[in-house]
Amino acid sequence: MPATSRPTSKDVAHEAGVSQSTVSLVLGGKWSGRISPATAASVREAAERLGYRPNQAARNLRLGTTRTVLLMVPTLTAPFFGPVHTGAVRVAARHGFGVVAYVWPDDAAGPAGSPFAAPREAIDGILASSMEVEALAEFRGTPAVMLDSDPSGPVPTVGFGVAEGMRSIAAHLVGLGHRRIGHVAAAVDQWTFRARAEALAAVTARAGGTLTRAACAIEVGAARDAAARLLAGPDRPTALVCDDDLIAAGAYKAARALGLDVPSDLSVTGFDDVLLATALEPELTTVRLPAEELGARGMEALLELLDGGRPARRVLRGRLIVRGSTAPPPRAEGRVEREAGV
Amino acid sequence: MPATSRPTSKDVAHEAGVSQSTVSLVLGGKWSGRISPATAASVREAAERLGYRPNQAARNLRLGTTRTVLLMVPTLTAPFFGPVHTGAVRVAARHGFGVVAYVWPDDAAGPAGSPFAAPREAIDGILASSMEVEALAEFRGTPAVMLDSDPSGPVPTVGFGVAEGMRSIAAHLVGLGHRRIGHVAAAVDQWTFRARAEALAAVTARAGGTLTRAACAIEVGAARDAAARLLAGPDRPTALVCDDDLIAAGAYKAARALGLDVPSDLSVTGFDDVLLATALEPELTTVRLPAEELGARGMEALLELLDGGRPARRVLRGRLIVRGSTAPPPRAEGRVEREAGV
DNA sequence: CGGGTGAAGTCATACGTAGTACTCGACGCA
DNA sequence: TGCGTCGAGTACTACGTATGACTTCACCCG
Repeated sequence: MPATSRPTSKDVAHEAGVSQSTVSLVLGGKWSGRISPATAASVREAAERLGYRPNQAARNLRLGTTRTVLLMVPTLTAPFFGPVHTGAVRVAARHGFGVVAYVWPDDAAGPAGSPFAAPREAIDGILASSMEVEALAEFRGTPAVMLDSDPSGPVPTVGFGVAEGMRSIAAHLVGLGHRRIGHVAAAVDQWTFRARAEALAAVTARAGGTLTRAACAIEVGAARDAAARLLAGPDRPTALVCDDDLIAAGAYKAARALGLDVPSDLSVTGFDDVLLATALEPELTTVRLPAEELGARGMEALLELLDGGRPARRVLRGRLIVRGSTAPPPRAEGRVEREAGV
Repeated sequence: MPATSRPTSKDVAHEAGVSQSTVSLVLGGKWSGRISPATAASVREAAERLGYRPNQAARNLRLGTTRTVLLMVPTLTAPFFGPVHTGAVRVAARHGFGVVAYVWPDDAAGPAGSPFAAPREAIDGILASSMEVEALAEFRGTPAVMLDSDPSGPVPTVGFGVAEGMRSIAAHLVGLGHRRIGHVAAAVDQWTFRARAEALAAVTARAGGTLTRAACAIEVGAARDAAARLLAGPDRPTALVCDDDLIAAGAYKAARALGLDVPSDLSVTGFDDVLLATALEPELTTVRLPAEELGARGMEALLELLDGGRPARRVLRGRLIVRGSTAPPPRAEGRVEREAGV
């Protein structure tokens, strides 16, 4: 129970000497031609004087809306989703919406029955990041927008051009002369990773290269082991393409354990360009995904949807950021110049 | 507007052939001795059949409560606060509370007037992480708990033993033989950093060592520059104590730029033990702060407060994690053994 | 002078729930 | 038989807002 009981519209009405209806009309902005400017001004002044704030619960009940959106993310511990949340909150707040973040629990296949029981009663819409559409099953009927997910599904999406991003990485490596490429893939069955894998395979094949692959959890230790497996094989890759910056950090460790220098012995690339990418040594060549903008655009799309509109699909482009972790392969026969853009 | 209008308690009443009051009493659990078990069962069954969920807005209005808590964090982009959020959400959900995260905007001194306008109307309480008590000024009257903040203030706190953590780091370095210590400090005027600085100074002084200090934003580039300043001085420190793992990453960069090896030429320590700590090479000696538990305990305290209780102060202990970034100083005269605990 | 018109407000109600005050009938006891 | 009591359930209201239906009054025009 809130300590001080706040003034209501009735109090404001009394203070201004009008009826509660008038207060509601004035403060709701619906008074053109119904309330005289003078009265409106005095109501506003009274509200100001009393520090009146409308009671949200009452509005929600009356309007049948909650002005609250659920943001579903797999985790907030990994570095990628914080900015997504921030972007979403920023846009939502501008429209008077709150954001409740729902974090996928580690130990459950879905939200049902978990200690995270999503507050499904009190939300108007859902913004679901990096998950499959099945995750929304129990919310059927609630307007939703998915982020970085399969755009061919039944739910509107806002995504990254991940395939394009991966192609730019692959082209960069091929351009440096790499032909034996290892893919340290995230062992997560999501559209975004499937798309990356396909794009990498396509470019590698077109360049006449060979591609080997090992999958791992998105976690440094697991990534190190997966990378080590690839590097231990017969035709050792000269470049490791990682699905994620975190995975790249694991690849660095594997390389170091084998005495391989990055980038002169082994090129490594990441994906996302999270904070980690510049903390590593050498700094990581990666694709920058504008995570905060993803959250912002996604929220915009959702708000359009809640407004009854049909949001246009948005695709945000990733951008290749070339740093110090890529170089021509040892004894390279390919071209050597470094490209700075996509 | 939600697509399908959901069943209300009135619908359930009709379905079960009783009155709405009865439904409310049964589902509210307040029916002992008022409603017969048989009727109660049939109400429950009807509710189940219709998939009834109480309307939150109506409950909130009726009960004068929102079952929503505001979590204020400086950022969700930095790696530390994601887990705090997760822990808070986990506990809140267990008690039927939702959590709205409010992220301090970059460009404003406080929440007022920012695009992040906090939904101050619709919350029962506040959990504020790592900020000064003044930040709560405009929420005066709302129950609040502060995390990792000055415990001598007027607001209940749940915190870390940061001083103790810093002492364990300092003792570790002193034990290895270090006497010239540099402190790469966060240029943030918060209790938690002031406490760290004091603890470090105390231990260093007691050991007869010298302490130099440079402050920087919590950001890799700025940290690198600050560390470089310390390392360029006359009596170069043999160890850099960083206020934060992120800052330690910057220290690594400064060392590498000077051709100094970590740890044989220079020991480096961090604070927090975020994911980054094990991604770095060598892995970082740091103090592990249980961030998720901080969020969880903080939320517990807040819920106690909302219940009318007076939450006991909780202090979570940090733990020294010795990894590969610390070693005896070059030409060490000190003891050499490595300690594994606090 | 009567009726129409438009401006300026007010009345009354509904949203869905929780819970207090009430009703109703059956039963026990004197 | 009459009264108190208890068990089982219902009627009704309040929470604070938004808004469609209504009132009131001044003014204008024929």
